[in-house]
Parts: sequence; structure tokens; C-alpha cells
Amino acid sequence: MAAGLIQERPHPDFASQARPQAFADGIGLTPLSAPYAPNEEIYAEEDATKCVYKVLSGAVRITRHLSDGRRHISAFYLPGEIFGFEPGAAHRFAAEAIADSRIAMVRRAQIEDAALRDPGVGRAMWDLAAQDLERLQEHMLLLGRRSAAQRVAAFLIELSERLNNRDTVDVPMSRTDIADYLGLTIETVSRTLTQFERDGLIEMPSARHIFIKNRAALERLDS
Amino acid sequence: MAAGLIQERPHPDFASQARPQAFADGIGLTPLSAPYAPNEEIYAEEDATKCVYKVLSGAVRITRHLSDGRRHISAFYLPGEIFGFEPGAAHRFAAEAIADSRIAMVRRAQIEDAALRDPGVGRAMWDLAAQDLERLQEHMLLLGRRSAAQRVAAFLIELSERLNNRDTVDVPMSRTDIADYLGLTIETVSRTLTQFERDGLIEMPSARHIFIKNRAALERLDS
DNA sequence: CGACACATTGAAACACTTCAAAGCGTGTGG
DNA sequence: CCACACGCTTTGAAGTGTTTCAATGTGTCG
Repeated sequence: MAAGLIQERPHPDFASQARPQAFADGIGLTPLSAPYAPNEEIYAEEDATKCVYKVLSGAVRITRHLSDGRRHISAFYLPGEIFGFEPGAAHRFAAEAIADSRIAMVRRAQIEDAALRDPGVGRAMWDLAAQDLERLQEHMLLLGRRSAAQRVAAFLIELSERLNNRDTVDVPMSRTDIADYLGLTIETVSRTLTQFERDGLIEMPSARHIFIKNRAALERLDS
Repeated sequence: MAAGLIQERPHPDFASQARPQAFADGIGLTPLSAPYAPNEEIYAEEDATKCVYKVLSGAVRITRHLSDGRRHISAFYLPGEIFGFEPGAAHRFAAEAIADSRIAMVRRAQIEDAALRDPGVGRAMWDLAAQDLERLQEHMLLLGRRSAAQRVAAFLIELSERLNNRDTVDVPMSRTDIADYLGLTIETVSRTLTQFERDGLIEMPSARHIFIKNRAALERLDS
């Protein structure tokens, strides 16, 4: 419901000055960046795929709303990760900020130009697509064939690895977000986490702050 | 287990003579073709992504085996459809013939060459990737958020549409294949189909031959 | 400090799975 | 051509995990 495409709204500042090569690792373009508030829409379902985005800080969810009102989250993106790169002409999912976030973005046309000049750029986008596809397929496996405990364990492990926090995980998303991502209810997510805590696998000083006490056991869960 | 990459085994005949432009719609290369027996492997998990394939007849499943021995099917490909095109350097799933099938194939390098000469080829591969991604995402939704009845209904509708049979569906795959695709057990798939028949939505002269009597009701199921 | 959203917990209901047995159909050998 | 046999499919009954509904608890922000 929020603003449409990002480049159509005012940009409070230009990352191109503050951080040249912010997309650096692989794309090497100097993007604009903008702040987003929690739940603010970055692009909508059906929006044209005009830009590619990078999370500078915060976190992003890729969502779709079903006809019966329920919501599905197909992916999360964390600081340093790039999203919004899809083959089709229109997005099939919306992207929303989860927390206060800073997002960098470049126009696709710019990337395509750059790819013509520098084959490394094209390869980088290709690698990006490969990584997205891999995550999508792993996630499909998880949704189709894993128990609640396996899903939550896999989620924690992946989140911890992608946040690069060794054992202290600052969970940026709500239980509802996690549930919609894992294909469970918030109650099941909550109960599973509580059980993990009882079993000594994790500690939860608060809901958004999880400490992994026994990573090996969590990893063993998805046998 | 089975043979490695296709072009490394003898080809009984060359489709390039029998059917120039067999890949025609969109790729426009003249591929080799080969017959496969049921359950024969077309490529294995971890095989290099050297070729792109097209189903001429029969059907193909894209499978992955989990550590606990269970199997997951991420996609089916039916006559006229193209598969095996992935961004990464190695396949993450195996491809197997479901029934007796004829498969055409071209080397990726050939396609890349062709794309340099003819931008239409590049666009066609792009469209292909977009369609695969769309199906993958729809399937993820189905696995994460749909009941057994909704899954089976969606499967029947999609199968019928992709086979281009108006209401008579010749199901090429076993109940086990369907179950592994829908994230259910074969018993649940079977029971659901039986229930559909009792409700007058379909008729099943035999397990592999389904007649859709009330398509609207089936479509309405995934509300 | 109070209010509100978010998270946890409990109990009952439900959908799907599991285990087990019987039915069907297709293909082969007698 | 029929009969048997094998694999696949269907059906049944019990068990289990997840959801649903409802209430209580907790953390955070004004």
C-alpha cells in the first residue's frame, strides 16, 4: 500500500557520494540509497522489475498475499545481500522492510550496460541468480518434507550463518514473519523455540535475541 | 547411478535430420535426440550443467534425495517443455524419465554462441528462466500453505493445462511421484482423488486416466 | 507507568501420516 | 487365451503433529 518504486520518491541522500562502489562486490555500480521504516514497501507485486537492491542495514522480506488473506514469505534478505533481480518483466512478490533499513539500488538498465562493458558484471548477476535459485530450492525441500522442529532449526542455523554472528542471533523478524516463511503458525514456531530452550539447544533472553548453545544438535535435526 | 551426461553415450539417431529446428520455439538450434526408458537418469545431481533439454514425448521428473532416504520432486516436464537450464555450474537436482521418453538436447555452449549472434535466443532463455522461477515460486506457495485437497486439485488443473488435454488427463506419473511432488504421502493423494471422484469432481476409469468433470470446482478449491 | 502489540502457553480439534491389508491391472508364461 | 504374479493403488483404523481457539504473559514505547 506504501510508495511505489523507489526511484520515484525523493531520496534523502546519495550513497554514490558516501560510499562509492557500495554494490561493489560483484556489481560495481554506485547506487542511490534510501531509508525505509518497518513494514514499508520497497516494491509491490506486479511492479516492473526496474531496479536491483542491496540491503545496507536492517532486513527485507519478500512476500505474497494469497486470495484467502493469508501471507507467504518466500525469502528474507539481510545486510550485504542483493535482491530484486528476477528474469521476468514484473515482480511476482512484494518486498517490504522488516525493521528500519537502508537499501541501496541501481537501475537494471545500468547493470545491463555495465555488463556489456565488463563481463564480470554479467557473471556476478548470474552467480546471484544461481544463489537465489539454490535457496529457493532448499526452501522448497524444507516446506515439503520437514517437521516443524527441523524447519525452525534450519531457520536458526541459516539466519546465524547469514548474519555472521557466531552464536548470538539478533532475530530481525517477528514470529509471524518466521511462521509465514516456514509454513507454520506462530504458535508452532513459539512452542518449538521454547522446546529448544528446554532441551538446552538455545537460550532466549528475549524473543528477538537468541543464543545458540548447541549448534551441532540443531544441525543434526535436519538429518 | 545410470549413465552420465547424455552426449557421452551413443545416440541411436539424430533429430537434427528428422526434425530441424526441433527446439525451434525460442531456441532455434538443431539438437540430438535420444530415447529414455522409465526411471532412466538424464542427468545426475552435481553433474555439470552442460546441456539444455526438451521433452519430445513422455515425461521427466526433477528429483532430489534427502539424507533420510526420502525423495523430493521439484518439478515435472511434459512434451514440448524445456528443462536443465540453470544458472549454476552444476545441477542441484537429478532429471529422470518417468515413462518411455524422447529427449532432445543441445549443449549450453551452442546456445550461448547462438545468443551472441541472435538476441532473440538470449531473450528466449531468459523467458524460460522466468517461467521456471514462476512455477517454482507457485509450487513453494502450494507446499507452504495449502491443504492436501488444494494441492491435488492444483496439480490436476496444472497437469491438464500443460498437457493441453481439455478434460481427459493421461497422468504419466505414479502416485508416489505425485506425492513426492506435492509433499504428501501416496495414501493421502489416493484418498483425496477418491474423494474428488465421490464428490463428482472427477472420474477415474483407471489410476492413470482421470477425467475432469467439474473443473470450476477444482479451481475454486485453491480459493 | 500504562498501553499495546507481540509472544507464549494450554486444551481440544483436525488433518495428515503410519502401519497394515486387500484390491486392481497389466504383462508374462503356461 | 487364460491364469497367475507382481507392482501399484486403494482402503481401513489408529496414532501423531500441527493447527485452532482462547487466554495469559512479556517487552517496548509513548
